[in-house]
Amino acid sequence: MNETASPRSEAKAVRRQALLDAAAALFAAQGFAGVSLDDLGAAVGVSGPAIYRHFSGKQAVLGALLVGVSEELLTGGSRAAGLAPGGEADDGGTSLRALVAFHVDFALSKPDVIRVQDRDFTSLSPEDQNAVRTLQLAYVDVWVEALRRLQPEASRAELRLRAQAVFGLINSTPHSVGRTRRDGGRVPAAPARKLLESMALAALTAPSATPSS
Amino acid sequence: MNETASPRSEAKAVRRQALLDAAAALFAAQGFAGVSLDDLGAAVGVSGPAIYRHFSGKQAVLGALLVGVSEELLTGGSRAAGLAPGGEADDGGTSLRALVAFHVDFALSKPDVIRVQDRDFTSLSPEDQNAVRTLQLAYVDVWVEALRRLQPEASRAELRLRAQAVFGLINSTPHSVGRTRRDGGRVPAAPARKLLESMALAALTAPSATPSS
DNA sequence: CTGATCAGTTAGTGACGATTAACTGAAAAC
DNA sequence: GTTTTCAGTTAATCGTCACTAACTGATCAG
Repeated sequence: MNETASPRSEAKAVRRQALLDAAAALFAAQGFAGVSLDDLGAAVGVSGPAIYRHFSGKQAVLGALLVGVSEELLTGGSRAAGLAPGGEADDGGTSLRALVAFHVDFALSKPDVIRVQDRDFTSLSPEDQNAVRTLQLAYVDVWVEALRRLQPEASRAELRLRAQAVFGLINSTPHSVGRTRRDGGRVPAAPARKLLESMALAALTAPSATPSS
Repeated sequence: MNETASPRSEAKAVRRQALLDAAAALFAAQGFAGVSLDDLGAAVGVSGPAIYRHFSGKQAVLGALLVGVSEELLTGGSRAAGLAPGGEADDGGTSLRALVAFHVDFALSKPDVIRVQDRDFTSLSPEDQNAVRTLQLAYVDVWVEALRRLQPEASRAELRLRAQAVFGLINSTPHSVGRTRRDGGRVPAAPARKLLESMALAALTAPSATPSS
């Protein structure tokens, strides 16, 4: 189908991606420190130091993983926020709904990476920490700009807090939604999506001061 | 002041508590695996294996810490939910407001422990995992019962998801609220409390199906 | 007083795990 | 066809811990 016309040494790209996928699953399950390079290698059928053919070290695997997600979130979020059909002049509500839908979808489809991102951030190299932090701040800013069109009077700090809190709400999903089929007592993914979107929008537009006592 | 009349070997209780406090701070900052027993000992002024006088091992420190919080949350939450002045027959709204206030307060005053609880849960011994899980389920149930009085038609699974999502919202606080004085660009703790309560209540009472659109 | 108890201390010990070294075999280059 | 190149392999190396052993000094009981 979409062969990128690269030589057969694109098997390397496949291997690399397999390693990143396995890393996401293993790190999510056992934490960065709880996974050995032998474990990671075994998960993709090679064993041990073969990983050094693809990454400069264990930390670099984590770095590639998390910088990757952060970029995905930023570009996806920017696209979603810009999707307002009426151009830049809408009231922000459309952008916000698109952002919420995008983020819920992301969290439901890639729970592992979400988990690793706010669990093992501190295991990144300082450089990667900066890169991820910068991307995350930019992503938050996309949300803040959408929120500002709805609540121009609110401080940026408040809107940032709102965005972060809603990320927490949505990202809590991995803990609560049944990961595979045959779940017990958990809400299946499809209805969960709608419920989470409704909760997120309610939280984003909740009054700043509690109205009635 | 309140000397419990125990012999001077209550210095041991003090040391033990100091170890738990230090463990909360260190584990929150660097993760369970990222903290050595030497680190932990040094943080309270003793060094290394002295910890074995107080705990049977590193894992036991984590266990005591997390089982402790889980109990605190359950008893505190039960008390808050029962505080409805009109007895058991109120509409649930009062209980819910009390629960939200309690949880927000807890998350703002002990962010470290919150962080450790959903980050290093898997480093617990299987027995402690069970203990913590059981306590957490009971705590969720307190919320679910309060919610049921407001939304009797909703399934328990949905209410559980709502409760979990709101925990995520509130617990995201540690990442966003300035930990100490002299914060930069972050919302100070007092206004943050009110805002988080408002957002949490809005999310808890958001409609199940997105209304307009 | 005197002996037990017990919080601490300083040296091991034993695993485990990241990284490196030295090699191998097959595909790609020429 | 020969020679690089390079993904992989197995066998060290080297640090870092959790945990144990052996010992010490103070407090507490009698």
